[in-house]
Amino acid sequence: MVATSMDQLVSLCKRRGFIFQNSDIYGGLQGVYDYGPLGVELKNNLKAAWWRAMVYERDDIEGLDAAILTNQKVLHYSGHEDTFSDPMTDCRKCKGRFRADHIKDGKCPNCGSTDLTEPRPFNLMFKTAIGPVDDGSSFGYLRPETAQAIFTQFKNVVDATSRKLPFGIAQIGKSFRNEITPRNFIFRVREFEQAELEYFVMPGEDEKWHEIWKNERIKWWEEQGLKRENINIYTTPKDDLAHYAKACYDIEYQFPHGMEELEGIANRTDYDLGNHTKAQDEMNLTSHCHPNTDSTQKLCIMDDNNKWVVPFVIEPSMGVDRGVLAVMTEAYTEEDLGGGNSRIVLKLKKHLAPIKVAVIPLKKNNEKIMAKCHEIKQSLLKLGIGRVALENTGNIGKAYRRHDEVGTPLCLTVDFETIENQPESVTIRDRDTMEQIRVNTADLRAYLLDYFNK
RNA sequence: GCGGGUGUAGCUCAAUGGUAGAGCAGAAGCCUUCCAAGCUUAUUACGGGGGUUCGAUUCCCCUCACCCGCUCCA
Repeated sequence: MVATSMDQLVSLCKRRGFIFQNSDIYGGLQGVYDYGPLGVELKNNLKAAWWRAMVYERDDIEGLDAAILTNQKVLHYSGHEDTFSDPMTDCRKCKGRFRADHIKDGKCPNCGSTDLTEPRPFNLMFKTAIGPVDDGSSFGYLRPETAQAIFTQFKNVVDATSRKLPFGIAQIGKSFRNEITPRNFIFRVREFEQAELEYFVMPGEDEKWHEIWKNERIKWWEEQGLKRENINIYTTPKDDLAHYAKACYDIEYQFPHGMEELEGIANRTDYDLGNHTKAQDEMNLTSHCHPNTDSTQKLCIMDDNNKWVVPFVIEPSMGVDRGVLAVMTEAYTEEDLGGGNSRIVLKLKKHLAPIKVAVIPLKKNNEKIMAKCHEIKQSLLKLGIGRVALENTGNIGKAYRRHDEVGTPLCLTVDFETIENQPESVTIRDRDTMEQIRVNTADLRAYLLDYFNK
């Protein structure tokens, strides 16, 4: 049984230290969450898996870590200042809310009433004063997506790396959107993390690469543990596309609250580089771009025929927090063990598990066993597999259940045989099967390295 | 932001216009204990602010957060 309610997950997340509400002791802050000791491990592991797949296991993608604070001009020329603030109008009769530009003839699209409020702007970008004087004359934005810095740094990256098309730039980082209604735990929040790839291709090859990346990304999500039957590919209708996109696939996942977007894979064409480049007239742009009088760089690259070209871009963009929610949803399992016993198991893929190994004493008031536990744990800390915990709850069954619940793949137990018999050995219990094997402590490090690197 | 609902220990849930109670979890301890055993001990709560009242966790107002709808697209 997969997690059916968001409440189960929220409860587990708080109880075991995955995710807390931000500013909790002061009543919280709407749409903002903090990752606790186990949550930070899980999220880091997910990001590392993405970076590995994008940057380390390919030879056509460079990394970038750009700033969050962004020059107003970037978001001006990107089109966000115009399109990321939607004037909204309320209908006093049916209580509906609509984008002001969707209202025709001053009538409510829902009930036809003319009793409407004045349009109010809802700017989705956070503005902040920069410099010592807050008089409104000097401000920047917190970036609403990580993508823009990839476009504005495009030429610098090309010059520094001598890249040819096709190639990509990958980035993981925080983005901020002043959402009207944050909702559904960490699904829609105001501060969130994105992992975005901008993959630059020759114009004309964009549709081919759009398909390739769609399939790559589905494969990757399956490697993170999501079952294909819980994933849906949604093709955005033309009239519903974001301002920058020519076509878009959404990878949707069956979250507790419904089938919703986990990652968007957009064909952004030459819209972004075209908007940010200088000398737009020379660029043969296919997109309808805003005239740019401020940019200082030509954002183009030399093709095989020594001609300058503005590449098209394919953008797989995932919500990291949504990814955490998805893998937890998928992993959450309640198992009936018979005899009125049940357990909660977080069946995370081992590379995502926050704690890799728990070292457990069969009996915690036995000095020899405890000393051996500490010794073994200490010897594993620098193995490079991740977190190794000493669990001395005192009851072996409880210790196993605790670690089932947070997804620890292996529990390593020191028992009386360990301290009395030679060669010295411990038991290793598998989270999913609950089966145990006995391993000599001399072979332990090799065994674990092999297990976690497989 | 609008409409509706909710807010009591870490979690689940009680009771009450007059000093808040349980189960589970967590902490310390006992026990040769491999899948939530038992016992002992200590600890922990009325989201925040203002009112009405002799007295408010309970009634009223404001605020904050969460849940459901409108909206949102990482």
